[in-house]
Amino acid sequence: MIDENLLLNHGAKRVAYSKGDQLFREGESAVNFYQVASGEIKMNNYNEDGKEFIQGIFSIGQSFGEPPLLARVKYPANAEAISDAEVFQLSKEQFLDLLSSNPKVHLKITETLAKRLYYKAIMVSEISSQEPEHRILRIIDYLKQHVGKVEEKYGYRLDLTRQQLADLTGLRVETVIRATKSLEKKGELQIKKRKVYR
Amino acid sequence: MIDENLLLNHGAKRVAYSKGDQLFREGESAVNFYQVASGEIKMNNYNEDGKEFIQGIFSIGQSFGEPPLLARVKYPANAEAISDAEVFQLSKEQFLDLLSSNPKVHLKITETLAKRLYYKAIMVSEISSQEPEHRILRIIDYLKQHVGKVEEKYGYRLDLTRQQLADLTGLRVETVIRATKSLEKKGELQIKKRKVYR
DNA sequence: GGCATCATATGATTTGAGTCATAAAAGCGG
DNA sequence: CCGCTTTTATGACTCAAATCATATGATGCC
Repeated sequence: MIDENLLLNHGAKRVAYSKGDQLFREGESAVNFYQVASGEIKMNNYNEDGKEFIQGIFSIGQSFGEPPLLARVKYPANAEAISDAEVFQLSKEQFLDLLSSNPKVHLKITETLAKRLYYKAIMVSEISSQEPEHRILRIIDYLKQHVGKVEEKYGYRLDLTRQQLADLTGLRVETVIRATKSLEKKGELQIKKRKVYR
Repeated sequence: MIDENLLLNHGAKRVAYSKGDQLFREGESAVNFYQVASGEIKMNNYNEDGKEFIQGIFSIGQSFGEPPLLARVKYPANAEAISDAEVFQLSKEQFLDLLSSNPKVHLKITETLAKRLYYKAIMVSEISSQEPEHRILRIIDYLKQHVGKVEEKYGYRLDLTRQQLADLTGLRVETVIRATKSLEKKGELQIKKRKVYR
């Protein structure tokens, strides 16, 4: 998370989106740096037959969309607001300027990328080999670091539909429903009022 | 790729490994930065029942193992020499010092991480979508950027066994054999003398 | 409150990658 | 050149997740 004032001093704009709005699309050139000011943004892909895969969900303070900016490639996924949301937006030039003028920020960004890479590495090996239950537990652990909220009674709470969980793991809804039920029975997961706890 | 002399000036050691040697193991703390001087290094995981998953293969000029250094987490995978190999090795302190004293190198590292993240994002969505043929073509495209060699006649050449391809995609050997045969029939791949061309 | 929409649930069936077994071919060392 | 190991190849069978169908349960809203 980069300090709000620092961003604004470097010319950041605060932009508002409504639920469902797209910020950018897969295949487009990267022109902006984004940091979430409020709400939640997801990045996703759709495969040939329309099935969605959610790359990640970003909430307040988290930045996204830097890799294509730095790697000089097209966006590998779409970005869409999953609630009404506001983001700080910097142009590529402003962003690169910020990096070079502020080594601390640069290091922070590098660390963020490193952390994301670390989790993707874990994800990719889990997804490639494991059974549905492992995949689900893994993605939940991953999300806990990011979008989870702590709740007194049940621990971490995730507001995710089974469909979203399916899209995050590459499984089908029915499979996720059956797997989460099984995990609940085993006591590895708790479900209350459509919320998932762990 | 960071300039060899720059690395040596910052105290890098040149270390030799024999085929099969392990450089570090999953779960260990990250203490070094590595850049391949010669040969090839792979990073891999083994799941509960011993099945291997190859995270990546790194050859001359490529660095690896930075994410845990920067994200302050344990290694998510093992590193093993798949041929006799030499690496430049910097301690964590030397590496961080190099980053802060040399913004250009820092930016280069950031770009490398961004690039790897970009490919992992693509990989993870492809892998989750299941079809073996897609997974194979994707990993081949990915490797072309890295370990592929251009050959006059047939384009890019990859020296990979079907088993390695299986470990890179999370599939089984038999599945890879059948899928590559099918791809060859469709003309999307060429196989000559156990080498894969695209 | 009643209707429409979205989410969860569950059974029946299909399908394709995994598994197992076995064989042939290619590469390799002495 | 000859065994030995590794890699590729193939057929038969299994099984679990995808698919299909359909129902029930929440939630929101006019």
